[in-house]
Amino acid sequence: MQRQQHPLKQSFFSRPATIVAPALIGCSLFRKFDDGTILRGTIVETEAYLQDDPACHAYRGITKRNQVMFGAAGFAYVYFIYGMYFCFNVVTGKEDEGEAVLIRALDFSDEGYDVKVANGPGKLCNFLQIDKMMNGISLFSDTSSIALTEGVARMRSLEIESSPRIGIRLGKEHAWRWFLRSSRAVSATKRTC
DNA sequence: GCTCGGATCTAC
DNA sequence: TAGATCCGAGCA
Repeated sequence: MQRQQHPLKQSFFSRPATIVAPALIGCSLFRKFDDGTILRGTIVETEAYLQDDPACHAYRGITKRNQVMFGAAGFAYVYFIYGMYFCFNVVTGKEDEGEAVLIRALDFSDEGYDVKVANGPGKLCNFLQIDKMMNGISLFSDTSSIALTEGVARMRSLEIESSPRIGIRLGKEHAWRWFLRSSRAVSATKRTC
């Protein structure tokens, strides 16, 4: 039986996104569904988005959609894209600064699922039933339907690789995507530069 | 108001 | 490589 761990503290998230994103690789994500079912997955791929960054939703300042990004760290920023998919982000940094970390892929193979169930931002939201209703929820509380904890095994920094982010037009010069080299759950598209 | 295009994914 | 298919943002 696996012992339930304490969630990551809010102070973990109140650091720059470029620090939090690689630090989240190897951490666990717990999802508690309405029927009480709990799933645990390992974060294997993240991307950092800073306010001073044309690829970031917060680049043009605060709007109704992105206002969660400007709030306190450790809350979920969920948005809808391409008419069909949701993306799940964790707000990072100081309050009033619009930045976040996009969770791109999770590995649920420890729970017996195929690695392909959550190997992409849209797919993981579909698998975990994350939608707009989850926008703004806390991720550092025991009672949340989603919580993040330290990983079961601490990752060696050697196993973490970085690359430019995926699916953006501007800001490609930054290698602000991090992923676990050994994981088969890393999103399939464009693994390298 | 209306238009444009996107931090995606799947199948053709 | 296109198509599905919505909504925020920007501009008029």
